[in-house]
Formats: sequence, structure tokens, C-alpha cells
Amino acid sequence: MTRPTAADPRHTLTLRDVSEASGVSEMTVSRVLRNRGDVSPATRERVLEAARALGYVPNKIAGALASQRVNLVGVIIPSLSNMVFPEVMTGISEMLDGTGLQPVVGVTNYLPDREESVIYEMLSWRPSGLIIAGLEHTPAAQAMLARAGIPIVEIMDIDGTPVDHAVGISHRRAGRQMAEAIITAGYRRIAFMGTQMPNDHRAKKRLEGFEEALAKAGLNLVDREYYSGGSALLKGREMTAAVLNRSPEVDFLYYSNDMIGAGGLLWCLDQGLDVPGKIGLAGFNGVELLDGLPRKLATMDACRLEIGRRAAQIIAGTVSPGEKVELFPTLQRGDTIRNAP
Amino acid sequence: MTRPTAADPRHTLTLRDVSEASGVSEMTVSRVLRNRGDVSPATRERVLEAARALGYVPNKIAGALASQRVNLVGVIIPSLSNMVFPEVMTGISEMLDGTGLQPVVGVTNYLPDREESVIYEMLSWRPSGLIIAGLEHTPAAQAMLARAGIPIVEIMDIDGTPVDHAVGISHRRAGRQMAEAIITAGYRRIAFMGTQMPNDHRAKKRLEGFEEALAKAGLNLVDREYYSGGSALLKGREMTAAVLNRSPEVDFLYYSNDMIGAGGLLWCLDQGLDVPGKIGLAGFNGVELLDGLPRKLATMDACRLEIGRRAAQIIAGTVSPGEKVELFPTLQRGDTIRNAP
DNA sequence: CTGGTGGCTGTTAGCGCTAGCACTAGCAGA
DNA sequence: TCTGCTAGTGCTAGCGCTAACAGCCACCAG
Repeated sequence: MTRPTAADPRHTLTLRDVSEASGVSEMTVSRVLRNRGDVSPATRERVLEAARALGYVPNKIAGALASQRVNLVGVIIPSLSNMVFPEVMTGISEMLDGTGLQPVVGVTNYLPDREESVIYEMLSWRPSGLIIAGLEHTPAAQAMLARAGIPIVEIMDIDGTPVDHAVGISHRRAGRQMAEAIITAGYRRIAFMGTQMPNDHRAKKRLEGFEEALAKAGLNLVDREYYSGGSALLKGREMTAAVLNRSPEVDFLYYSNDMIGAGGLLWCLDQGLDVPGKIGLAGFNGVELLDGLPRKLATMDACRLEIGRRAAQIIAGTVSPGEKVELFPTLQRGDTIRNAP
Repeated sequence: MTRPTAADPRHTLTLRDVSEASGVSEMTVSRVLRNRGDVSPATRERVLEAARALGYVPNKIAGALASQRVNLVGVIIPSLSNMVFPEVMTGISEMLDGTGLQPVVGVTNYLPDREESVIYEMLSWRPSGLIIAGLEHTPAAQAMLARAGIPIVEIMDIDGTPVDHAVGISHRRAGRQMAEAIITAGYRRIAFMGTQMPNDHRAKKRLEGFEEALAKAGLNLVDREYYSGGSALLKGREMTAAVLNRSPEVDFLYYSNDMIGAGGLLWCLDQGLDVPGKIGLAGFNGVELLDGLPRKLATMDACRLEIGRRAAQIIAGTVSPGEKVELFPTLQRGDTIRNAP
């Protein structure tokens, strides 16, 4: 009774059990299970059979400690509940598939302190790389990232200085471009609606770019409204109603995301407003989900899938890019910006 | 030059470096960083200072191996891109917060083989518990779960036999209930639209329950249509158009989820159909996101948040439930089921 | 002065696995 | 015969950390 045996159902299996069951050394079992090194087909089969029979699952913790290699890639994002990050995840998984690497998601809820602790937690597992949304982090987080000794890819945004690599679009430019399109179409009395999120730096940059372009044309936002929480579609309706009630002269509604834009669009159509003749609308993100709306909302695709793919490629070492990879979103005019002034 | 020192920027820091920098043993450093055991305030401060200065991040891999404890909870779900699982995740995170446990997500894309390998991968990190969507798994997966030696909670569904614990609703009953409400309201020529997903067992069970209740009333589905991929809202429109074109006598449209239901609703309103007078509609999930639609779609809330919470509580050991925890979804009639026949 | 106590710190022995060799058998070439 | 290979396998020494215990010291009661 020196050691519990494999027969004991409460005993956790180790390489040793498989090695005893198959009559070879632990090392050979390890080689078989990792497909590494030469093992004769007969031995291999015997080992696999034993492992299968016992129901052995390797202990990656021990393996990682011994080999100093972890097949995990940390992905740190602010939220899963909007449509943008799941699509980034799809791009990441797609590219990581087959590389042996596996993404592990952490969510920060747009809270810098939370982000800091998620980074700490992730790094403590010594992943092979880290993908993190945004360029703005607490000083402590910056420091951790800088000395982590693994590839770090900051995604979504490129208006700033990355710790290591960055893949994204310029939100400032995106805002500017949308403003220019709106002005060109002849709209002049423009209102903005968005989320009340001090830490959504990308939404803020879009708005900055937007206002910058307005200013260049001698314009200012006529009205603005912020919300937080609740159903985005519903909030879009409510805010739109509030703005148009307060400022009936408004002829364009710029939304910080497609969901509230869709709510606004539905409200305008309900009211029988002339869209895009008397009033135009635009959102941001290019959410495919909404394609079935009665009218297609003008928007700007944020290259989410591509961002995920590129970031994963950098981590996987498939490509060796420059410091920043800038992607260029396309403006989709939809049916809510008129063509001629 | 025996050992690289902390000064070498390429050297990965260990407890040893912090111990040398602060002049105490590794053990004491470990105690400080884990807040475990008695350490004098002075020493604690000195150690924390040294750790901070060096930018030391503990190696949880080594810690987990030594302590045989991993503060991770595996969460295995089919998808992140619909609205249902993110909300489950929210419930899980909420309850896990403060317990020291952390969720780690794995996505299967509704593929049984993929699920099997995700389970294997997860178990190889020896988590403290596993939360997994659905009761249907491959035999190999079942076996792994059964002998994992950790709490397993199968969520969403309770129509079946769990490996360990289960938290969810009866989808069969949910389908039945909806059918009964529809029949009571006097609709008789009912069509179904849903996703073409052989492995979405829950959608299948809902439909089974639905047809069962129809049969009991001497009714059959008049028409049915399946889709896969693409924008759900758009697909909802298209399928609805197809069904009503093919079977103009249909007076009720039952959708397997709210998104396609919303698409169908928008299409019906576009066509100027009398909803819910001449034609009724219903979906499933209770997606809050859609609250802003012109008319509120009848649906059934799937208790997603609560499921996540309960599952997390079981893992955290906060509650010690019976084998199955059944939750009861509420039927929300919305504006798309008429009241009297 | 002894012996206990409690607070704090150090020592030892692994956790389960893998890198990096060393070893063996079997065989070919000199 | 000996050497040198190659394919297959085993051994040893950790990876960085923590459980469990063993000290050590100051202090107090007897």
C-alpha cells in the first residue's frame, strides 16, 4: 500500500499510471502523447491503448512548467455583449486554429482597474502572447505589458503608441470621414448620440474626429445625448425622440454605434419622417446582424474580423509586421444619407 | 556568472529574485503575495515594495502544480455570436467575482468533435469545475466528464440525464407552452422557421414540444423553413416571405429564435399585414436587445442570467443543490399574439 | 531560571511533467 | 573483429512554486 494505484477511482492519473499499464517508461508515454520524437508504431499503439483505457488526461500544468511553453494566447476585451468583439474572436480563433495555440478570453467591462487585474492574472499563466483591445491602459498595466517578454498586440485602434504591436483602424479618421460624407451630402444641423462611457476611448476618438471635420467646415454639433445601459435599440429610439423634440431643426443624426442608430432609424420611420431627404442617419460598426432593417443604415465597417485575423497571425509568428498595422474601414452609405445636397 | 540576475532584462523573474531583493526567504515572499499565513507588517511591506519595483508577476503554473489547486472554471459554450451565451457568461462572472475563481471560455461552434477536444484541453489544465452547455456529448466526452473528479454543471437544458449537476429549463415544455398559448388564441394554421443545425439540441427539443402540443390539439405544422448562416434579421425576412408566399393560408409564424422572429415581424409590418389579428408571431429567448422594435415580439425568456448564476454557485460551493435545478421561463405575449380567438 | 506560548520565518520535499542527454540493440562497412 | 551509425528507449535533473513542518525569538507565568 505504498502508492494509490490506477484502480483506485479517486486517484488522479499521471504519466506513471500509463507507463505502468503499458510497460514503458514515462518518457516514452510522454513522447507518444505529444507526438514528439521517434517511437515505434507498436509501442505507440500500446501506449495509446493504455491511455485510452485508463481515461488519462495529461496535466498541462506540469507539462508547461517543465517545458516552459504554454499554448495559450490571452485575449483581453472590454465586453462580450455587443456585436463587435465576438467577431474579433472569430477572426482570432480562425487564424489560431491549427497552430496549436488556443485563445483565452478575459473581459474588463471597460474598467481600467479591472483591465489591470485581468492582465496580471493572464500574465501569471505565462501565455505565448497577448491580444488586448485599445491603446490606453493604466501605467502599471503598461509596465506589465512592456516587460512581459511575450508578443503583445493591441487591437482595434491605432491612434496612439503601442507597447509592442498594434492592429486596427484610425477611429479619429473614421469619424472625420463620416462627417465629410455628411457635409458633402448637404446636411448642416447635425446631432450626436452615444454611450456614456468615459473609458470607451475609441468612441471618443471617433467623435473627436467627427467634430474636427465639422469645425473645418465651420459647423458645430447642434445637439448631443448620451445613454448608458438598457436595450440599445430602445435607447436609440428614446434618445432620438428626445433630441428631435428638443432640437427640431436637426437634419442629421450621428450615432456612436449601429444598434442605437437602428433604434433611431426605426423611430424616424415610425414618425413618417423623410429619410434620408429631410433627415439623415449614420452609425458605426457595420453590424451585419442588422441587415434586415427596412432601410439600411449608413455605417462604417470596423474591420473586426480582419483585425482578429491579423493580430492572431502576429502572435502565431505567421507574419512579421511593422509596429502598427493600419486597416481602412469602408463607408457604407446605405439608404440613410442622401446623394446630392 | 552562475545565475542570470534580476538586472538582466531578458531573465524571467522568480520568487527567488524577489526574495533576494527583499532579504527574506522565498517562502515568506510567497506568503506575502498570496496573503496567507502570518507575516509581520514590516516584512510584508518590504516584500511588496521589492516585487513592485521588479515588476514581478507570480507564475501560477508553478503555484498550481505545487498546491494542486487551480482557480479556473472552464465554461464550454457553442457560440459567442448570438445573444444568449454572453448573458450566461455575465451571470457566471457575477457570481464568481469575489470567490477567487475565474471563468475560462471555450467555444465549440455546435460541433461535437470540437466539443470533445475543448473538454480535453480544458481538463488538462485541471480546473476547479466545468460548466458546459447542453446534455448531449460524445461518449468519449461523457466519459471524460464523468471521471474528471471536479464538479460539472451542464446548463441550459434539463431534458435528459446530467453527468453531475444540471441547471436549465425544459425546452420541450417551453415549446409545448408556446404552442398551447397560440392555439388558445385561436390560431390554427401554424408554420415554423428555424436554424438548420443538427446539433442545436435545445432548438430541436423546443420544436418537438411544440409539435407535440399541436398534435394533441389535432394540428400539424402547415409549413416549415430552415436556414443557416447570414444575418439573422435578413434571413427572418426572407424565410417569412418564402413561407407566406408558398402557404398564404398561414396564420401564425413560430421562430426558433428572436432575431429571425424580429426579421419576420419587420417584414410583416412592411407588408401591412394585420399583426396579431390576421397573423401572429413568436420567437424564443427574450432578447432584451430587441426591445426597441415597433411592436414587441412574443417570446419566452430562457432564464439565461439566472442559469449562469446558479451554475457558478454550484461550482463555487455556495449552494449544494439537487442533481437538477429546473428554472421556469415566462411567456411574454408581447404584441404579436392576439388575446381572444 | 525554567518552560511554555504565540508570532514570525526558514527548510525540506515534492507537485507531474519534459529537455537533454545516455544508453541499448541491431546492423553495415572497414 | 571492431567501429560507427540509427532508431528506439530510459535516466536524471530540474521547471517555480507551496504544504508541512521545524525552528527561532521575545515574552510571560510559575
